[in-house]
Amino acid sequence: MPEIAEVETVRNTLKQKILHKKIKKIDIYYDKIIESNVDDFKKNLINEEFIDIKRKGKWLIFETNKYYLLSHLRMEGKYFIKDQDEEIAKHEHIVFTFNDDTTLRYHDTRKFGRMNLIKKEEIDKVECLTKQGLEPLDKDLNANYLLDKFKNKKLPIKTVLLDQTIISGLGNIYANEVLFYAHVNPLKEAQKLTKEECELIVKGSNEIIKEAIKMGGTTIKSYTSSLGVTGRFQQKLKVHKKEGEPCFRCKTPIKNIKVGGRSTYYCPNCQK
DNA sequence: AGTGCGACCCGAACGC
DNA sequence: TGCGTTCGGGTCGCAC
Repeated sequence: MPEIAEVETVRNTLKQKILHKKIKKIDIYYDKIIESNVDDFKKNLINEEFIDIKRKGKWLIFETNKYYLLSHLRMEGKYFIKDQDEEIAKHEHIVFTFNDDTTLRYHDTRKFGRMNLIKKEEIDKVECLTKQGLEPLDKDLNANYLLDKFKNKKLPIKTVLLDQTIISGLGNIYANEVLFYAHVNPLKEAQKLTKEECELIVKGSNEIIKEAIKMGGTTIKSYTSSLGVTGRFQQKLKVHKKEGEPCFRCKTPIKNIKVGGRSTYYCPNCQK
């Protein structure tokens, strides 16, 4: 489940592997990953090269001279670098072949990921990017920003933290961890959070994401011919998937409930 | 407008 | 052992 830290790690890793190589072929084995026109996708990217990889929230942005290729990994999307002659593995849906006979392969067991090819001049009009809120590490993310965004929101804070238009890049795991850090009950109405709680949410998301990016950076699995990226921040988790285990702080058993249909873990004693 | 929920997927975990 | 069923996870789109 790639969240912002893993997307950042993928970005950094791929940048060292695929920039400035001419794309000579694109094979697409599952069309629905690509939201824009599939024929145009191939036609427009062939003979181009990726000149940079950027990121906004959980979106990866591959830059060419004329286009941006937007890629969202959703839950299980991964990229691998392999030689051209290696067999296509199960769940490899999109394969870019470069002129040096290496390939960039998009692998996604659940087929939930999405790609979108847009002309560069359209970048300011693409809603999936323009609607993103501030990132956890953005210095403009502060308690007043959150108080304003939480105003009139009757939804549980846990649900609101997953809203990418408020904080961009927090997923289910981090939302659980941030609320534990901030001592906030996941069911509390967002509009009822105090300034102090918002400050803790800012501090918590900042520290947790920073740590996760650091972990992501140390857990890249490299192979001679392929490269996958997985995060190991699970070692640092305090509540996520810890149902029944004693709370890190007070030893009370961690609870698991559904909030807005999403599994939510918290300490009933620390997060009243 | 804000909110709630099913759909999209498929492997793992579970029940029998 | 081998079936069938349930669940999860991010985001979108539709219904209310």
